[in-house]
Amino acid sequence: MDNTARLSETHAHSSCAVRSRGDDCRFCGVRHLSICQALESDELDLLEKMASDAHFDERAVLFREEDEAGVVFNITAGVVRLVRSLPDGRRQVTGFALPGDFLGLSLEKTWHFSAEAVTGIVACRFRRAAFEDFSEKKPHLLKKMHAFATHELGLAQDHMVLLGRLTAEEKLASFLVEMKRRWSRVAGHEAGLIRLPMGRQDIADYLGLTIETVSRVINQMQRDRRLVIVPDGIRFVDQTYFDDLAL
Amino acid sequence: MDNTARLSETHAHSSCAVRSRGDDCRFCGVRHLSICQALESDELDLLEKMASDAHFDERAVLFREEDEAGVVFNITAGVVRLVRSLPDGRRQVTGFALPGDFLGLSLEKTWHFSAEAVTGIVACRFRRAAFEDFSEKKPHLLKKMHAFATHELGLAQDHMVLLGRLTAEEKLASFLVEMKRRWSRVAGHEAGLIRLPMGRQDIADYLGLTIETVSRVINQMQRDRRLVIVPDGIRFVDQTYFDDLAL
DNA sequence: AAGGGGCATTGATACAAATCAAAAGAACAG
DNA sequence: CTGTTCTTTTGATTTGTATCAATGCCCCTT
Repeated sequence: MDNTARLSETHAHSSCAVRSRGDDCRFCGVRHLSICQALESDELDLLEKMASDAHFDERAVLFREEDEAGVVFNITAGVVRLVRSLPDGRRQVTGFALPGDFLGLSLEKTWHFSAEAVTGIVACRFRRAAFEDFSEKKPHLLKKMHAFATHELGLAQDHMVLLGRLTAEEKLASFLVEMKRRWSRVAGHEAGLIRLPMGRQDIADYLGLTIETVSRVINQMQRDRRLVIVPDGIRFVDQTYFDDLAL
Repeated sequence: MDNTARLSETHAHSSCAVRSRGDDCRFCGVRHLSICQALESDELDLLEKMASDAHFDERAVLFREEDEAGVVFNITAGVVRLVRSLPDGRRQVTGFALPGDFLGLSLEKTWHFSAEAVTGIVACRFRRAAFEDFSEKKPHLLKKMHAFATHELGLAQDHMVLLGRLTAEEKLASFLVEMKRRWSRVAGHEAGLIRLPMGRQDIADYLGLTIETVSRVINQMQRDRRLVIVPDGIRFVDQTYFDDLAL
């Protein structure tokens, strides 16, 4: 049984103020993926003293658009969807946060998007003000955060091209290639399997499509022997087809 | 005659290595809009010594996607379009840079988008390495750059919602409201006039539409007495209509 | 095993925006 | 002023994707 599935069975303890971290930053599975890679061993010790574990159940809301950002998160397990909503209910999923991803890079006082657990989540949680103070004393951490924010800006631009200029088929291919690339960096992933823990509606809202179109395109790809649909995801059969279509 | 029109008559001197700045940072018209707002008077003097003026003609290319980012720019006059292109010629305009906007916030070694002059441009130019060194010695400048990058990330997310979930009419309304808001911060703008120095194709590529749809929607808005088309831009007649439609 | 609720899939039809095509306007050079 | 070119506008038609409407399929609970 994989890690995320196991975690989704746990219960949320997000209101628990007591530190109860079983792990040590130095052995953290996502350290090499996260902003913590900027820190030396002694700095990690300091950071660890500021951290608390946060667990969220599937469908739990980590925070809402316009909420005050009292804390920031480093996701260690599970998948989070980042959502901007319109008053009439239309949604745009602006991204999926995977293990190693940081929520709160901007250090701004309010969130500008919502974050909802797609699977059970484990995250390293910090009080925003404390994290901000820490980052001001460690310029290389601030620089790393800036590099991460900047990298996200590049991804956001990629996504604009996808939303504005790609066909439904190209959008799906790009999404699947992106997910394959991102999972390949996560420890414990099964090579070849592209996990899709999010539902079809989330994928549709990420790609600016409807759920029906997502379903039709994926199933057509399966009929065309480009991929096979498996429990919890898909597998590429014709990698070249996807590489040629993707952004 | 407005400033930008005058500037578009000048010739590019971007290869000129000699500093020839007629102005003083302390009297810079875009200082309060730009990252320079983070700096004290003595720091501005230092920065000014690093700066050179860059002029670009209409249609000039400031830099291309994948080019090495040897320099960074602070736009002081004119409008620049930021473009990502697909191999088959499809384009997505990811943004328009107006006076006060900074190109190169990321401090990365290569550009990830092209920048093309929509009008004649005047910019403050810095060698990237020198600017980066300076920012490392002035943590409040780095923090300000991070705040600007973070703000752009928010705008990018807004744009994703626009591209993924708005109708053509809503896209145009959002674009026009955005332009009105942004021009209102630029010194010397005429209140009420929404300048649109970019062509219809640029607007289409910014909104994920075709030039025909942009033309049709704007002209329909004029027929419906929502706006009037004037030389070099438009004017709102029914502000409420736009506020209700815009993101 | 049976019932129920949430997703996902599939089919039929509608429609918003793209595409194709041409005319009308601006901008510019000689 | 006059021809040339480029951009914008307008019209006719097509089309990709959305919408509307069932149906199927898990997974969960009892």
